[in-house]
Amino acid sequence: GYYLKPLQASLIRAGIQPKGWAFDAMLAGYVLQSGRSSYPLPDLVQDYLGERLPTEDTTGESGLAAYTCAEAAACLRLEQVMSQQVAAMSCADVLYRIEVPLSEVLARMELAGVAVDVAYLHQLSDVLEALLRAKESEVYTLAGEPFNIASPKQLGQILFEKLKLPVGKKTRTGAYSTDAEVLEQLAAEYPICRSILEYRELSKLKSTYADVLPRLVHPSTGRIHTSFNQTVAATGRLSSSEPNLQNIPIRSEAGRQIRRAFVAAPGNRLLSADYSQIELRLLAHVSGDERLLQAFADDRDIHAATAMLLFGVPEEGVTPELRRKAKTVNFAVLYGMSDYGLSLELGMSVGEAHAFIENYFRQLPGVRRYLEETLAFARQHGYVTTLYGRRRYLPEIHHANRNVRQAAERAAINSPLQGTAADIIKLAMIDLDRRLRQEGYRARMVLQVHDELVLDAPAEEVPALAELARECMSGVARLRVPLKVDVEVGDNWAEMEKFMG
DNA sequence: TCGGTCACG
DNA sequence: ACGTACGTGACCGAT
Ligand SMILES: [Mg+2]
Repeated sequence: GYYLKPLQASLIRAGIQPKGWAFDAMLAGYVLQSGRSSYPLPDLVQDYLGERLPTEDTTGESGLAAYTCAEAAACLRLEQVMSQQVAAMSCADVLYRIEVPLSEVLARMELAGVAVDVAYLHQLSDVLEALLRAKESEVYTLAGEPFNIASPKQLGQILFEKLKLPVGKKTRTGAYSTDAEVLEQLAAEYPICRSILEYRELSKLKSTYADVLPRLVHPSTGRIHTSFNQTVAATGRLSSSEPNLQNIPIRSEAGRQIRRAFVAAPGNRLLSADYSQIELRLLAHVSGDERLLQAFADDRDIHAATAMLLFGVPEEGVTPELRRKAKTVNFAVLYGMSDYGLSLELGMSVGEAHAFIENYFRQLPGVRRYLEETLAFARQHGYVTTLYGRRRYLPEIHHANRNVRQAAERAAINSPLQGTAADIIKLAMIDLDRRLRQEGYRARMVLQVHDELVLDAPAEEVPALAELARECMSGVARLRVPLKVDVEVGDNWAEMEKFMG
């Protein structure tokens, strides 16, 4: 078929459980070319069969029937051609063991939805409204006139022309940048910038979450049903939309108040199971770097261990500041960051940042070797792969423009790690979903946030479920490092306690 | 529809 | 001399 997930949702609602699914042309299109922006059936028919799907004429019953039959016939022929190509690029496992079975799991998760406390969000919205009005007056007073704070254009004129604040950076189009980084720089000297930052934080929370989520509660289920998009992210990750439930705030205290609105069903609890440092563990696995492998074998705090290596200090010499620097360097490696990028991030000279990176590679030579081999592979073949063979094409790896080319190089380094992590959690979801059904749990998987699964579970199932989730998530891949999974339980998604086991 | 901004992993 | 870390989605203002 093509885009089976809605059909799977209908069948689940009707209580019909097919044994399995053979083929989905949309998912095959994604596995063959994950960089496309979309996979309309007429495009697939044109590109893989060299044929034209008849133009959609669904006027009247006969038109609809004719077009639907043409679609069905096209899917059957697409399966022949596309499955050959998928096999030829060694992606059969990715399509048939990951994407096709995952589709039905996602359908179940979307149908299950997640409960939110609507009354609480309405209260929160009112509080945010009051705080915003106060913050707004503060800004107007400091500016000497009212204006639209939400307009970066007006804000730039007020700050950099009327008040003559020093211009930090310009945007790509040459306008004054007023982003958080610029305002943070100025905030110590100019209180209006602090006020604007606070206004922005509250405004974001209100307009994107507090005011929107209540409207998306489905009238018949009383829950929010996101869409998990399976063919959007070029790396193999899922995305979530309408609403996006993969970017619910957590980092700031005010943000966590939004997250508190996500609750368990009555009598239930929320269980969250997330992979600990999965991308760095994968880096250890694929690079084979001895010290990185050992650090994870010993279940060390990886950022602290990196700090000890980088700065040559004993464990008790790792200050929070050194750990923070080491953490930034670890991220820098995962993202293929340059010494220039690292210098900006750590507020040091390019030379110092360069020395940091050199020292990192001297201590972890396997990592340097892996990164260089990955880049060489990308240049030779024009693509990179995950541990399971998922491919991402990077044609811009040979681009004449250096910025464009270097962006492709960073993607070449990051995609195998981000993509393998995506493969692993997808496999875990398929396994966990099967176990939940086979073993008669009433718990439902409700959310996936890249390295985290959230389940809504009867309180009495929690102890067994915690073990099951751990087992499925850590056992799905046998690597040279353990895949550590942290489990937390709570009545809402913000206030969770570690589950021991 | 685009640019700027900001929420998440 | 140059240089915006990887991957997403949503909101607002301006056009
Ligand atoms: Mg984690």
